[in-house]
Amino acid sequence: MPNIKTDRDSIIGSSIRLFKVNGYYNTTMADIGKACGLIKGSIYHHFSGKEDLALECLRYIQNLFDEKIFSIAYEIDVPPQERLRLFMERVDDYFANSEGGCLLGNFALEVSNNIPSIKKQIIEYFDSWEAALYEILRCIIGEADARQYAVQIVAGTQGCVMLMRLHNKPNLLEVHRQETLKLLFQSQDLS
Amino acid sequence: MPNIKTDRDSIIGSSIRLFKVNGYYNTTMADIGKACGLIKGSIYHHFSGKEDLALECLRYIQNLFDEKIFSIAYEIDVPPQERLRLFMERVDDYFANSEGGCLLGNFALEVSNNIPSIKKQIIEYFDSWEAALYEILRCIIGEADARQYAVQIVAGTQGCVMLMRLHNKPNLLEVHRQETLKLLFQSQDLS
DNA sequence: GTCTATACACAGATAGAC
DNA sequence: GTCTATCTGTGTATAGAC
Repeated sequence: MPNIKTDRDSIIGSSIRLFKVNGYYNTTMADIGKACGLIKGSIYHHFSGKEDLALECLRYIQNLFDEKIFSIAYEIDVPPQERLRLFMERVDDYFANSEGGCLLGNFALEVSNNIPSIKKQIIEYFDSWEAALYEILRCIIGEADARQYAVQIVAGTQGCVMLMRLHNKPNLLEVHRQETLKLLFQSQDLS
Repeated sequence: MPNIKTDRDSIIGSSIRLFKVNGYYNTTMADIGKACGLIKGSIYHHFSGKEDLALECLRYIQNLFDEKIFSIAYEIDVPPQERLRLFMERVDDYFANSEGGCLLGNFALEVSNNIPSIKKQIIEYFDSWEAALYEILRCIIGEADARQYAVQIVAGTQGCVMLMRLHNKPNLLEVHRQETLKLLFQSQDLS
């Protein structure tokens, strides 16, 4: 099913890396072209413009998370604790190997205020993330608290990714995951 | 001591707002000029360039936090629980009224990779924040865990600020604060 | 200290040959 | 589908009059 890398996909791949590391406005079409062996003008044959290209990058990552991570939350035959553990582990694995952190998080702060189409896409991504966590958490701590905890976990993850990038402490996410799991599992024992 | 607003300070004030809302690269010298009633060229009489201006903005905020918030951590005659409560309350108050979120956090993701002087300034800010929290936490949960918890609190705060800005949920930070305090105070009861 | 004017570089995007 | 060439707008920054 995963077909051979089309040129379109390789442009997206290069763009994701550059956007993550250097930001949206500080990445030029010439930079992207160079990174995938093209001249900047040629990119417009595949994408209608920079904004369109950025949107495709966001969609690419969103699909990746939907398929590989968020889907875990809905495997109802797996016990919720195991789902949560696996879910957070997969998230951490992704960001541990992601130079430049989280593209969606970066763009949320850099451009979501000025480009509505991008903001919409980013909101969708975080909503999917929170909805998936909610689906797991409601089985563990009940529907009343699940929504709030879901957002807090997402926030904690994004904050860790930010600080991991700034300092060079690659274990922040792991600490966050362990603390979160410990807290949630013991809270269940008490109920 | 706080003298009358010099022109320099009013430029910094306008710049902070624009940088927070629109980002570094997407804010032009002309934008800044317009916001404070100047033509773009005139700004160069006060600052040597855009990077210099941005650095002064960061320093301004860092001083604000040092004096108004981080200092709370070192008031050793106040019990640590009270210090922590006040500290986090002040942080939340600041971000609740801060359009565009946290300038330092925004710049951490947008430009810290490309402008070393800015990166250095941002690292200093987060280090001061973590050090202040550490100073409080070591009295509550001991030195062994205090360092890790300090970073996690900063991360959670930054993540909440990011999501508050994206969605329109202004209470995320308050939830984060309440949960953090609850967790830390009950953990002390058990020890 | 602020203005007008401008230099200079480079951004995003398009046209058309191959 | 990629290239060369170019258009057009705009960015940071500077020079010099007032």
